[in-house]
Amino acid sequence: MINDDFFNQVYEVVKLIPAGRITSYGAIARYLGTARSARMVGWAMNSCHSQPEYIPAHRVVNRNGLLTGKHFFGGENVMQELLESEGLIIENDQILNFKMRFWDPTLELEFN
DNA sequence: AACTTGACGGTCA
DNA sequence: ATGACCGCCAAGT
Repeated sequence: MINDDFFNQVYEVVKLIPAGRITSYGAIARYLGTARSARMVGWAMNSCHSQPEYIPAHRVVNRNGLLTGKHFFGGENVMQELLESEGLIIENDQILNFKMRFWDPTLELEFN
């Protein structure tokens, strides 16, 4: 496990998200500890562009399955196209079958 | 130093 | 089901 910064931990989890799956900011926050709120995860993602590694931030959406951060991808539908290219279906900025495609780190990683 | 904002989430009306 | 409010913690102004 990489235990440098909270930001780095967030990035690690995000990078572990399999293609075609998505998770929520709150799920990541909970996995790292409820002490840090979901807002911090969002704030961490805000700095993901400064990371040397590629962070699949498009696989992280809010708990509603809404592509809230699409505006941060340079385009209006870039995030959607990225997700759709991975097999997901987005309609009206919302991921269909979100619950089914949801990838919870606390469940998938659990004790890894 | 104080106030506002934000890629959120849960609860209450 | 929709909308408003509050809690969360950090950064920018």
